[in-house]
This record gives sequence, C-alpha cells and structure tokens, in this order.
Amino acid sequence: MIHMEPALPCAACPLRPLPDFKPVTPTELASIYDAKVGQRLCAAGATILAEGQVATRVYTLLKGWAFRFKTLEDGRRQILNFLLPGDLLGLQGELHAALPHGVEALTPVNLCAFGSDALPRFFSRHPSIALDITWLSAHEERLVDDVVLTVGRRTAMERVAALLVHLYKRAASAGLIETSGIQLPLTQMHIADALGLSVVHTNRVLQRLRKGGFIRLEDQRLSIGDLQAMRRVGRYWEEPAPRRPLL
Amino acid sequence: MIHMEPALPCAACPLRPLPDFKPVTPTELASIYDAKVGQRLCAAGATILAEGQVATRVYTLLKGWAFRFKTLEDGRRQILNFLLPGDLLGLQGELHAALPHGVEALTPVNLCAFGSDALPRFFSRHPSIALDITWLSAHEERLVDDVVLTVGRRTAMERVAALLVHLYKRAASAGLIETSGIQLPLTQMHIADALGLSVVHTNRVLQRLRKGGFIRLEDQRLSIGDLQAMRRVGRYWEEPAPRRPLL
DNA sequence: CGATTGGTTGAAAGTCGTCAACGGAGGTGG
DNA sequence: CCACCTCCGTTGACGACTTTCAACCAATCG
Repeated sequence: MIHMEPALPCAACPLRPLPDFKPVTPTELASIYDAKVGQRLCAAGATILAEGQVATRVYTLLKGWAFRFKTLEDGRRQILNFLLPGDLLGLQGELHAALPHGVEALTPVNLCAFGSDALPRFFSRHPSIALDITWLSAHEERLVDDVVLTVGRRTAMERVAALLVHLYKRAASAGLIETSGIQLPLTQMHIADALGLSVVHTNRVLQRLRKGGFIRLEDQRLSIGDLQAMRRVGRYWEEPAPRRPLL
Repeated sequence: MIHMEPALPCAACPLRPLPDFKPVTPTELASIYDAKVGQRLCAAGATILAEGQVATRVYTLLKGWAFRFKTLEDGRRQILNFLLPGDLLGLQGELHAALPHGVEALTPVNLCAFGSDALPRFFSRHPSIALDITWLSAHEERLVDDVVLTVGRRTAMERVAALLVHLYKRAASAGLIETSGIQLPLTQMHIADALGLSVVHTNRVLQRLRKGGFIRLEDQRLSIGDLQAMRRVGRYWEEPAPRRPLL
C-alpha cells in the first residue's frame, strides 16, 4: 500500500525538537524542504524497497520501524539492521542501480521522500548538508560493524541481550520511550534473523532472560529492569553518540 | 614503525591507470594532491589505527593489505573487512573521536595521508570529490552488509568459499593477479576471525576445499580452479561493480 | 469455523568449538 | 652451526551450543 501525501513542512517536523538531533540553520531547513518531494506511507509488513529493485529516491524515516535485509537464494534471510525515525534509507545502494538489500516495514511507516536529484544538489550547493548525509552513512556503517561483531563472536545469549539493549536505547533516543518500557514491534523471527539464530533457539534464550528477571517482554512491549546487568550479559557497551543530523 | 615520506604526486599514482578506477579531471587531481600531507609506511602486522584511538587523519591505502577489526574485552576478535589498494580508511569513525575499530596491516603497507581539514575542504570546494568520498563510504557499507549475511546465515563451508572468491576478485581488481593465482597474505587465524569461526574448524574446511580440488592454497598463494564452482559452494554471487573513484 | 501466524516445548542430530599434542619453518643467540 | 622458541598449520577426541523436526496452543482473521 503506497500513498503519496502532501509534504509536511520540515519546519514542523516532530523529530527535530528531540534532544538527539542536531539543530539546523533556517537556510538548511529551507533547502531540505525544497528537496522534499512528498511523503509515503507503508503498512506494517510491507516491502518499502525490494531487494534488487532500482531505486530512484532517497527517504528519511519519519515515523515507525523498519529493517534492512538480504536473503540467500534458498530463502535464508539475514536482517542487517533496524531503522528508526531519523534514519536515512536508500543511500547504501547507488541510485539507479539494483539495491543490494531489501527494506521492510515493521509498523505502519511514514517516509519523507527526496528526488534523485536531491543528493547531487545538496553536494553542489549545500556542503553542510552533504557532510551530514555522509555522517549518517558512516554512522550506519558503524552500526553494521557492531552487528558483525555480534553475529560473529557473541554467543546466542550475548547476542539477544546486546540487541535488546541496543534497540531499547535507540527507541529511547527516538523519543519512543513510554512508561515502563518501549514498544518492540518485532516477532521472534525478526530477532532470530537479525542475530543469525534459529527461531526456536531465540525463543529459549528469551525464556532464560525472562526467567532470570532481566527483561519483561510480552505482547510487543519490552522493559529492561537493570540496563547495566543486561549490558554485562551481552558484553555490550556502546560509545556515547553525539547529536545526529536529520535530513 | 612509522615513517613519513615525501608525497608521491597523485598524477603519478600507480593505481589510477587500473581499469577499475574512475578517471579524474586534472582539476580534481590537483585538489587531491593539494590535500595530501604525506605518505606513511607500516610494517606487516603493525597497528595502523588502534581501537579507541582518536584519529586526526584520513588515509588511502596505496599499497598492501590491511583489515579492520573489533574486539570484545575478553579478547574475542572479529575482522570486519579487508582493505586493499584504493580503499579509504579512517572515515568510518568521526574525526577527533575514538575510533570504534582498529586497523592492522597484513603486509607492508603504504598509505597516502590527508589532514583532518581535507574533508570539509573537499565538501565545500569540490563537490564531485565529496560525492566520491560518500560513494566509497557507501560502498564499504555494502561490503560489510555482505559480511553480515555471510557470518549470520552461511555455513562454515559456504563462508570460507565465499570469502576466498571475494578476496580473489578484489585482488584481481586491484591489479594483484599473478600467474596462477594471487598472493593471499592471511593466516588461517585471520580467515577464522573474519568468518566467526574457530581456527581449527577453518583449517578443516580448508582441507575439504583442497581435497575437493576447488582451491590450491599453500605458502600464502591462492588459486581457484573453477570460479563458478566455488561460487556455487559459497552461494556467492556479487553484483558487477562500476568503476570506483580513487581519492 | 478452518486456516494462518506467532509462541512454546521436547527430543534427536549435527555442526562447530575446545583441549591437546605434534611437526615444520623461521628467527635469535650462544 | 646448533639449541631453543615462537608462529602457523594440522589432526584426533570430546563436548556442547544450536539446529532441525515435530507437535501443540492461543489468538487473530476472513
């Protein structure tokens, strides 16, 4: 289900006021709004970008959760990382070439769309925005680097713990924290596919974390009693991130 | 062992003539050379950039092999990807902040160094170069995405086969192909750390590939008899890459 | 109400890791 | 020139973390 909607003025963007995002100058804001060609809505579970598709747009995730993934021809799927509000998508592949990965919505999703000419325009006329885009790209690579470490060298228990802490913190940064936890719109299959595990084993590990009192997770709501304890379980310590740019 | 040497003129760069690299305009070439502050030599096995170190430079790998890695505090190490001539390094972390990963030389390595002001200067004055930098960054993310798929969803046999094919092709692109194969400056420990496997198991898989007649690998020389067969073993098919920019 | 999706649990099998030991090659110092 | 040491590759035995196969249940849905 794809809709195009009238563009929300960037000046009224609900994300910008969040403490995690870097302030922009009015000039930048105007240029960004100028490049925006519309918004797009996708239903939960919808394919936002198909693996192998030729992309002509770049998007910013305005609302909702999504994930990037790759599949092997026999169906094995690996989730590369999760996308939350503020994340850019479509940049990883080059425009006008087949996308090396797919993107799927986990919740109903709202995207800001930019035309394919936006990028070169930013680069030639708005160097500061171009630098921000590059920063976002490098930032995502850092996340994927972490995934490699997790999947390659952490045990199943460590992987699950690290992922939950990671998502918890990110959701919090995106302003998605609620009383006693966050909404975690993932099935156990998503967790398994993100961690290189089977669903069954993921389930068992989750049980252990629940029974150990580390997490409460039911009905898509996650709360973590003791974040430090969970970090220890997952051997997971992230570096503090500076305020991030928002396209 | 760190030496700074007089800078090789970019116009005389041995890499640029290779068919894999995108041509540059004389103006671009001049600007790049202008930003170059020197060269750096590292011995095989040397740490080029330490994990957690604050970097103040960006480098282009001019000659030799290296790899990026992360470690868990208990010593488990994961190699994120390998660096070959033409690759950029130091961009993934933000300048003037702790590097989230280390970089180590596999062979004697020759680097072109750029000062920390080079990036902002490119962005503000040479949009085309800035775009190239972003392309290189996105390209590396695609490589890491592939690593995630490999480590998360391929079997040990598939992982080894896919990695060998990948490195074989990259070495060929970098002009490192020789009669009957390439020089592969890795120990089995490197392969294991890149694939999330133990050294022992890596060894056994390598034996199977040798005995199956798929590869010849001895004394750091790798040759692959039937590339297509190896691709099938590794379920590994890459998309053709366009000519890449070289900073 | 049958079908589908997501979660859960048990049992069995297997891939892969750990522990240990050995051999060859290269490097160093006496 | 030869001990001695370290690095790297190799192999066997054993153990275990995970996967696969199966079945069952609850909730949702058209």
